[in-house]
Amino acid sequence: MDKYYTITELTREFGISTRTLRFYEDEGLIQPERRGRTRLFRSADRRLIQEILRGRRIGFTIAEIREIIQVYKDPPGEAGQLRLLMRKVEEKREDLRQKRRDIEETLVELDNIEESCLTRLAEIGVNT
Amino acid sequence: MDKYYTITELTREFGISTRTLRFYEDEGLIQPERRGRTRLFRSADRRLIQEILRGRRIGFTIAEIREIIQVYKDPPGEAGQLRLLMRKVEEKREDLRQKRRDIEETLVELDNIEESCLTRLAEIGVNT
DNA sequence: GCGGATTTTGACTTATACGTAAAAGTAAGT
DNA sequence: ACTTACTTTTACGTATAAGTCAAAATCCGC
Repeated sequence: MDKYYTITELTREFGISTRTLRFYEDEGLIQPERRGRTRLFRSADRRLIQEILRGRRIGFTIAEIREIIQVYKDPPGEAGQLRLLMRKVEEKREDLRQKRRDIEETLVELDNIEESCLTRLAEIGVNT
Repeated sequence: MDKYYTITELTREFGISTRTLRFYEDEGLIQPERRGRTRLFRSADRRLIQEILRGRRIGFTIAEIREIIQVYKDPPGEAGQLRLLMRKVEEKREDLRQKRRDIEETLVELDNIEESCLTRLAEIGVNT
């Protein structure tokens, strides 16, 4: 089978614009096939787009996302490069752990806000 | 006591620029006191800056951060407004939970990358 | 009250991640 | 072949969140 997707199918599925997908191609993040000029997306492209969007959601820049994709496609073979990559990975992880802490704290804050809303609503409700 | 901080003390502590703090003031996020023209930051301002930076790290826009600060300073009293706020809060929470999932997944991915680096390094190490 | 460091203000610039518009090409149905 | 709905390329535009630079004001230590 190996169905392919049109660009709008994917934009609808992921809630993004065609401009965004073309932009990602310009930036070298995806390389859909072509029939004539028209782009044909395979499921591999689709999965890659999912990863790109996940990266975007957690605040990775295009350059960072491209770097990660690069590593998967063509992992470094030389020891120095490998150690450099590991340092970068460790940095990113520390980053993400911080972000996770930030999120936890903010979720607690939002819980508090919601609760005081409920309390306030109850107070008002009593008098109406 | 109620010590105050100069702008550069805070920029050094948080690793941001003076321009950033002035920008946040222009945007109405902080309102440091003044002696003459010089800004005097109290510990309340300092805590607020910490919250702003936390919001920034998890991808909140200035407008969103301002909104949250607003809610703390002047919570809505009317039922409709309260319900609107609760809807927004619920939305943000869903957002943050998604982000947390994204982070978990990415952390696993980074773990995998690190491991394959180690494996590769070990392979190389054997032959050197 | 002087000098050097710091701070302020204002205007202009920058990077990122797309948006938008225009003009032309393509595919599928009738 | 014609319409209708997509799609492509090119080029310029935009919002956000600051950075940069310069000139003037202000502060602190002596």
